[in-house]
Amino acid sequence: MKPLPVQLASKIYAASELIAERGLDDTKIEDIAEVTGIPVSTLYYHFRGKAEILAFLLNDLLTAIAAEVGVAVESQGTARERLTRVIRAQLSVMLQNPASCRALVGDLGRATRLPQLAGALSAAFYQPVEQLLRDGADDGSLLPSEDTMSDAVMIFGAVTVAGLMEAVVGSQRPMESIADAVARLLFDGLAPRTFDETHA
Amino acid sequence: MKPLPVQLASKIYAASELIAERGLDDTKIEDIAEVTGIPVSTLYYHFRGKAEILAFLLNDLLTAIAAEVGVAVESQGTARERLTRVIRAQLSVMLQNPASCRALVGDLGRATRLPQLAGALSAAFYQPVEQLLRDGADDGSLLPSEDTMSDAVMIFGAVTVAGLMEAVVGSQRPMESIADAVARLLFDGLAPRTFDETHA
DNA sequence: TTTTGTGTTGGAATCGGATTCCAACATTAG
DNA sequence: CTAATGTTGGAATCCGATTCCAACACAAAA
Repeated sequence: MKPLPVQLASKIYAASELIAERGLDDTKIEDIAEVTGIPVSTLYYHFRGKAEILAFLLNDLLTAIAAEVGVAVESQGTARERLTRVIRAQLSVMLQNPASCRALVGDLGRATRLPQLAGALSAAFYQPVEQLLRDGADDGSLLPSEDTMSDAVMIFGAVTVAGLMEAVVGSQRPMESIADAVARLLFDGLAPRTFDETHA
Repeated sequence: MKPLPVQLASKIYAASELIAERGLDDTKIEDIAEVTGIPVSTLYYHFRGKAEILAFLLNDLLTAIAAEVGVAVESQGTARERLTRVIRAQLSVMLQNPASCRALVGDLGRATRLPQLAGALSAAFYQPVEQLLRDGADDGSLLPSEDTMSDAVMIFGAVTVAGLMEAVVGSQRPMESIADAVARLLFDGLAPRTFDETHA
């Protein structure tokens, strides 16, 4: 897939709104042509079909998230601090692209079935978090994880679903507020901080 | 939608495997007819179309989860203990129906766009957890939540994604193991239990 | 500036699959 | 034994995705 001419790239994003709303199936190519202002023929000149249009949009979103998250991971501070930034980064991009996020989740099946996207998904989310969990065990800012993969997945789930809900309901709640709620749950947990309570 | 004759109901489940694998679009009605052994005409006699078949399967899954979760919520013990049982219940049903779970997530968009399912989704997950969070604040077994809705959503995300990953990779990891990992993260959090560490 | 390659575009032609229709037949409740 | 309901095969339709094609715009190269 050659790089899409910028002129078109800028227009194509309008499609994510449509796809997020109705899902890819119920979105006709002609509908996409209409909202984006790109004629059907031109769309087919650049994309193999509907699925590839969605893939383009999602890949773009995931790349953006991966980039922001990457910065957070590489930043200074304890693993815990960096993980906090990662959460903020992810939520930030999600809130800036609510339509793409909804489209992504709505057609998650298709997304994960495209090998290219499955990789991007993993790189954008799990891997960085997994790394931070290991770092945290080293620098003492996080509890050692018994299964970093498993924990990373759960963290991903919590953050993503939290961000998604905001994207769906379209709340104007600021990213910081959501990030704080997520961080509180993930770092401090739900249990009161009494002495024994641990798993005997 | 009249109650599906049991004879068909038992057969139709075979479709979830197919849908989970390919997604609804790439699954032809004829494919469904083939794997289930139910002729196309008969399928159309009972369902409006493909989407309604998926809806039936998902509704069924969600009902099963809601039922199990319901038992856990109503059980004896502190809110924390009951929440633990809720997590186990959800994971248990998910692991017993991996195909349906994958289908659900793969076509989550469609699922949430069907009002009936959106309600079932909410009843099966958020609501019970939200209630437990409130109970936990009362009986002291859980920290008071600043936003039960938000916390419930995150918990849902962590549990679901954890269960989903197992369903996707088809691991044979026992439910208890997964549930313990989830519970550890959610109750104890990631942060070490030093004195100050809280959010200053 | 003529040539050539690449991007644009409208519209016709195809194709595949979903859904609808219909008629014959089976089963079951009354 | 009927009537109502469930089953089923196969034809007929419909719709939208994708493919094809030809005309045209534009820019770099000769």
